[in-house]
Amino acid sequence: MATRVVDVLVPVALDQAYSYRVPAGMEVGVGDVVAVPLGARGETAGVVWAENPNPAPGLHNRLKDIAAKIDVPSLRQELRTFIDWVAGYTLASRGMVLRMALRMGDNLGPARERVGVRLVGPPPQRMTVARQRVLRALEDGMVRAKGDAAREAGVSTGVIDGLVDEGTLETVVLPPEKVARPPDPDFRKPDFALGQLAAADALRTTVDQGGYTVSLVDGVTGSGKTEVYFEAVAENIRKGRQTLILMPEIALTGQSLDRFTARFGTKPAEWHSQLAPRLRARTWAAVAEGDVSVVVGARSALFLPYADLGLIVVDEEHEQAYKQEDGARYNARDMAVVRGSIAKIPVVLASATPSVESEVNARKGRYRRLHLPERFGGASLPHVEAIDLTREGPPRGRFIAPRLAEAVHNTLERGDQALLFLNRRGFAPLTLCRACGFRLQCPNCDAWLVDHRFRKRLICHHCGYNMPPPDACPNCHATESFTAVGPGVERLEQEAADLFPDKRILILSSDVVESMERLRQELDDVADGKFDIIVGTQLVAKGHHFPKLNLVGIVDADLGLGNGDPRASERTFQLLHQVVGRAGREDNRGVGFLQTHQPEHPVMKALILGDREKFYETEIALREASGYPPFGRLAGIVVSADNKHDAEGYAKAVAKAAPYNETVRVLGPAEAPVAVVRGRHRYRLLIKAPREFNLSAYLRDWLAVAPKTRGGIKMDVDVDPMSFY
DNA sequence: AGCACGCCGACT
DNA sequence: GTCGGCGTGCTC
Repeated sequence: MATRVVDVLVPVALDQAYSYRVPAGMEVGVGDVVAVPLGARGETAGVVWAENPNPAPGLHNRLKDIAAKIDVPSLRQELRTFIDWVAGYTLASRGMVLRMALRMGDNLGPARERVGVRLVGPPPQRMTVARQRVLRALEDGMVRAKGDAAREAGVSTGVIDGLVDEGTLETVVLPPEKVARPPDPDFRKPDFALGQLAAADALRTTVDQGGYTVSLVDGVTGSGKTEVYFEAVAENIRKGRQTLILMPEIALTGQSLDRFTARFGTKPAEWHSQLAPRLRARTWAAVAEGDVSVVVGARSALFLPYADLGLIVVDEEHEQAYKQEDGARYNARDMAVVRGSIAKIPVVLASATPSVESEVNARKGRYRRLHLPERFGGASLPHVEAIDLTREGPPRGRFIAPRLAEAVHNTLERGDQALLFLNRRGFAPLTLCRACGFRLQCPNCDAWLVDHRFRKRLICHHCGYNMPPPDACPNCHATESFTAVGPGVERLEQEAADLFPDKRILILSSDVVESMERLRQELDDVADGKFDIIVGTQLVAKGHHFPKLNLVGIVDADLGLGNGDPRASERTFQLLHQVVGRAGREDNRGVGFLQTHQPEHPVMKALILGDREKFYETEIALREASGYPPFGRLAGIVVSADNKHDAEGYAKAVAKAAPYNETVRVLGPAEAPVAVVRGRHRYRLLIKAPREFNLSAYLRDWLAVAPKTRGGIKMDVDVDPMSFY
């Protein structure tokens, strides 16, 4: 009888599944996780991808046996199809996409036993104070985990071990700790206003009926978006199916988990990059076993092996953070829709400022829009005014215009809080020598060094290079000649302190944050009114609710516009809308100021008039006219090498190999906007194609005939790029 | 992605 | 004379 052969996909950078013999007596099927020998690395966990009834003849003498079947639930058809689809679309190898689904660390397999202790025997021969405390803590005779017992008694686990040896305590094997308790869909039902009720009902029905649909829950900050989509989650819990709630990574540190707990009575399972390896493994297994009902996670949670996924929610769907830029490049929001379609389940996208893509899909009826018009509790969006920096700007070297300073003053007088927003970390983006004009630059990148006075370093934001501020100019050796050009939040804080010397000011920026706990504490302090002025980067844009905050000043509204990025307007609008929306959520006193050089810009006009629709109309018309997404498709190719000549030469050779197609335009190669990063010279190609065009297939054909990379040349392909630097 | 194999500079 | 740098190529 011929040996059975199966194709096994391994989580390495390979697009092909490799064939292995199934040893006699081993029972494996498609989707099973198996250990297979792979080259020099030895046994590797892979997944049986297909039966292979007639393996290529030349392969026969190379075929190896599957080493073992690994005892975890097999990957379901739905996930395997999804992995193939993502690889095909993004041009990442299937192995690397599989790797994301197998990201459970090395702790694959059953959870380690937990040891519990219980008081059983007589007191120990030698009694000590510590032992006394343990006996007292355990006198009820109940079983406690060893660590818990030590903590309750205020002793180290060594004392517990000693008492076990004495026979005073007995060890008990505890069942593995649950990753998450089952949430209660009816724990605390919300009070909905009329507009919310309709949307909540619609979502409940959608989930109840099941099947693939996409709903766009569209409502401004404070309109109760979260509570509304929680009703979809509740319905899915009632059906006994699993839910994935995707969030941008940073949002997972905010109040969102607390809101889940308030609604469902227990914390959800979490999935993000910070998860401890052990917990990561346990969560992976629990998700696969169906022991977890709801996962709240960052984009990588999309690749978990759900036992029975019934609903995907993508919160803040417009967030750029959903685009993974390193390794496999994918947009988790788009791939969530794909997984929903493959799994035949509802997908819910939520945003106050939907992406132009989703907005167009809703307008064309491809997505169902559920609009939440009112702010919860009737509060309206703040009044927004422009401060025209060409006419009423601040004095030289200052960044807060007189009118904004006055408004801040009045707000503080009333006992309210003010937020000064500047999306730029550090003290100043550029430091130059007054004597000779020399600019402090990163030695590895085509970028200036950013002055971070708080950390007393000059830092490159591209590669992380940093150095102490030099005593003298490296060029002309002048001393005391450096001058800071332009503002960062640290400089803004200094100016605020000068203007309001007796006020309590908090600076919130990712590089000033000491720890997540500290950040949470500071955000709570702001909410409690312990600060008057908050100076912050986009860290303050999300999550937290500050009741006393009634004024938001955008110090440089133009930052991020006009850098040749086709999504610059959209992103600026979304960010500023979100930040301005932080003002006056409790009562109607909120006001926002936009310091801008271009008050007539469509983004500014839309914010000032509070006319979101107007913004989308203008932006959609622009995209349509220029064939940009979602009316056309884009891909980017970045070629990099350790010298400019190689990068340029190879990029030109790649461009030359592009298959002819009259509907496709290949732009470039051109030197990338940031021409050197980490010492690597970069050239970019941009590919534009019609909306219905199969861009992935075109790129695959192209790369197959393009010259092979060699000698330190790297090529990165990015389908649907979000960043263009 | 790893890991080994292979060919050119500073050390016992 | 070797140890070791990382460029290139392979993994059923």
